[in-house]
Amino acid sequence: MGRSPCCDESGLKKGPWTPEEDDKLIKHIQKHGHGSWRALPKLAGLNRCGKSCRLRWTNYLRPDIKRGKFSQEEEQTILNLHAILGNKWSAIATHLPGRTDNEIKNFWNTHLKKKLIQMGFDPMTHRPRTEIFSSLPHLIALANLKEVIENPSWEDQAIRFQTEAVQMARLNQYLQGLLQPPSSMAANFQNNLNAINPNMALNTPYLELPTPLPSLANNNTNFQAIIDSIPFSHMPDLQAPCSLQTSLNRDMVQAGSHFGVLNQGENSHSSPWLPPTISPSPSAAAAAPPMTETSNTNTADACSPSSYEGAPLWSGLLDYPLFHEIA
DNA sequence: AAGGTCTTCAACCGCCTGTTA
DNA sequence: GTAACAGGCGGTTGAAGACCT
Repeated sequence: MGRSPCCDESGLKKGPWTPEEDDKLIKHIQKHGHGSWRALPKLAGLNRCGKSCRLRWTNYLRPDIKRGKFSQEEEQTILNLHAILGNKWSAIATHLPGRTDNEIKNFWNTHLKKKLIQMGFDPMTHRPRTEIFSSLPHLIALANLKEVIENPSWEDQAIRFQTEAVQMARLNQYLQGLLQPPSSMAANFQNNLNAINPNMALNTPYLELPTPLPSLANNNTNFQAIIDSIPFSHMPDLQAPCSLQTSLNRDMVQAGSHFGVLNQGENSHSSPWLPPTISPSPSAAAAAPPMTETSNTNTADACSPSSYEGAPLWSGLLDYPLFHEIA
């Protein structure tokens, strides 16, 4: 129990590995295997602790390690698995051949987490961070208050402040609308999914909007610019039934029609909206394990509205072959 | 060109779990 | 049941390079 004493030993080298050390470690493992990591450094002639050797080997020197940029497919896989598994990097790594848990963890922390935050999603829950939007007017108000205090012509500032507060309140509502379309649209989406594949049944985590949102069509809202500014919205591989792009596109269409920006004058609920890329990708379908009665039952259970309540907005896992395995 | 800031990622730290005696 | 050990994991750090002013 407790910590392994191997790293407490003094006199052992720490820090970056030299090519000579790498060479010694590789040659030793190729010849003898790693055996006991604790005993390895002595046998290999390295002045390192066993833990350091194991880490160097598993994270860097192992011959089957895939290096270089993560593909969009890998990125999506990480997102899907993280939504289910959380920070279980080693578990996620087992589904990405050639990638180490450390690499995935770094990629998450430096890229994916930021992307999610930028999009207004909580990187831990994968759900919208609505508290940001609700606090926006407050933050703006504070910033304006500072300006008012510092500026002698405070009457002008007060007028400007009032105008901007109204604008921010509208923006706040608008953003809420993007993330929380009326449940009737989600229901339509659900029905479309059911028609294609009942096993894909899910219950999206959207909340019911209390009242219809006011139109911003007269405020020169550049809707396409907003879409373009959202990370991932351009990604071609995010084309799963419940993928983020689908969710975002649906939100955009819904919010657009809701605000009179798109489908102006139409009853947005009159024709069911169908995402353009609703079918599972052929590769995912081909890779999916055959549905046995047991797995089918399990999958259906896992996707039933009651058990899927509160699922991450991504929900892209439904098209991911391994989802069946996990579920 | 120089200094400051930001980003990336290899490596470390400390805790946890499984195994063995 | 307990202690010691070994391996594994996730969080964090810090050096180095990239980028910005």
